[in-house]
Amino acid sequence: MATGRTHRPATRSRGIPEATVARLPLYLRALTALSERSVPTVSSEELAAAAGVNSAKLRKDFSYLGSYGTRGVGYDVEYLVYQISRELGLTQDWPVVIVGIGNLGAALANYGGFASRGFRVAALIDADPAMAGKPVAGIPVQHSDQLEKIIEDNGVSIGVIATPAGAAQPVCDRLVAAGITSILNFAPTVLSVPDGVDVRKVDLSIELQILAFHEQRKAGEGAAADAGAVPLAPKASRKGPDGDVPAVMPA
Amino acid sequence: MATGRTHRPATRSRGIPEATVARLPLYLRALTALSERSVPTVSSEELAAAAGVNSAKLRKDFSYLGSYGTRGVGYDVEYLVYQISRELGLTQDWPVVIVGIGNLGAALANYGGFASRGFRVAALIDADPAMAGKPVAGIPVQHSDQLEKIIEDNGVSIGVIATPAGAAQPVCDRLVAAGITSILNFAPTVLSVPDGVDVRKVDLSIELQILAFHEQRKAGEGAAADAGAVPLAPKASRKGPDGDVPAVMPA
DNA sequence: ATGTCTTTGTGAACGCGTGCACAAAGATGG
DNA sequence: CCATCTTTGTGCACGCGTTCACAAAGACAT
Repeated sequence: MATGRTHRPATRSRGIPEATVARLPLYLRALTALSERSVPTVSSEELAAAAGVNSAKLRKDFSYLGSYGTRGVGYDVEYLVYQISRELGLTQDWPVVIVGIGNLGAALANYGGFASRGFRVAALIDADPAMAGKPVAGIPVQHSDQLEKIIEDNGVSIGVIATPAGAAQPVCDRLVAAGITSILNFAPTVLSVPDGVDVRKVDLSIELQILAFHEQRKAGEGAAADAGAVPLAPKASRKGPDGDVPAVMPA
Repeated sequence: MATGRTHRPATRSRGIPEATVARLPLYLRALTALSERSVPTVSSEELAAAAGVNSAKLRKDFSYLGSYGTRGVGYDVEYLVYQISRELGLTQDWPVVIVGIGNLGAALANYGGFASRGFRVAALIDADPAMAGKPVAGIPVQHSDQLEKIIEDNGVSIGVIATPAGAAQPVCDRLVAAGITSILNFAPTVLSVPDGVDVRKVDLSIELQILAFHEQRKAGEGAAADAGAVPLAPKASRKGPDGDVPAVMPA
């Protein structure tokens, strides 16, 4: 997947491992699809296939939530949907602000996956005065002057940053100061936040780079000889460290 | 972070752990910033801070690539940029197609982070005939009829799927059949692909759900009593499994 | 009621990733 | 040339996550 874990060092919250929490939305999505097809029960094997994971892993994940299955039968779909939703906190209403209404911000505002999961876009915020008042996804964009007021008035605790990299940290600081305690960051920067604030990041180009790495390997090491200009090595003579191209090392 | 690992069971490619590969783009970004400020060398401590990781982890990561540092001094910025770029395969040109030019697809097409890393948007593809010919980010959208031809003519091996969930698997199948071997999937679906094809997924709503989970915990378990309608438990009487709300279990 | 069959829930083993802590390496100054 | 000081590279131990494999539990048929 594209996103990575972030700063929290695998803290297991009330006994539920981080890795499990990260998979719960996956199960929930698969279960919702089954629910819409009015499937009453599902076995761990079937559900695991639908979610793209191992069935043993799925059973262990569910075991952290409690004993919600029936042996010999499987899991009750509706019941499980409710339990996971509750565990994830999706039975609550989560107002969210999106800061930075460029192409990505607009795409996020229009994204249907939020509303269907209890997330409500409370406000769109942008630093460009020309954007102010212009409706995006049916919601008028507000100027960033209003940021603190918007967050306090709506009791927002989750913020989405979709600004350019340079603006991200200042925006982040203001969000945190205004009371935001969870941030989803799309800007390609490392955000520094005080303890108690969660940050998750999504970096589109990082994902592509990881794919490129594997793609390069699949293409075979043989064809890797591009004779382009090569920066000089620092100083000392370098021995090619296993698999390096000798020409890269000008001594 | 937002993305997750995907199907590949932590295969370590030529001795470089997956976890390390996932961090290389992070280091590269930090190094590029230093390079632009003409910083000649950097210590593991400084670079680790800039990348938001532990310095021991960074040194261990680099040790998988080779011995590229100088003790007592640190790492040569330019040299390291080149080595990591080469390791990630970014010294090559990677043509990429984006399928599904909605809000998100358009945002991706406009995203600057791709071009600056050796990725070239070779084509934009959409199923809507009305989109055909319309330029997005300076590139004319082509109809999906042309998909196979585009991929073959341009030697594309990386595809980005930004379609609605329902269209994702058929598109994926066509991409794979046409020769694509790496896919970045933004559609909220599990894609099934043959062996040898890498899939990474980015799911925006999953990230928010994970944040909501932690947010709920931060808010304290005390206030968790929402007395909404609760689906019935399957059949048998259920004992509340440690921390559950008794009222949820109607026997 | 009893037996069979399916499927869950979990104990245990294994492997990967992380972080500590230190020895080796080299730069720098006298 | 030697001493000192900084910073790398890594051996080691620990903990989390994954997977296997199986006993326990319940449904269902007879």
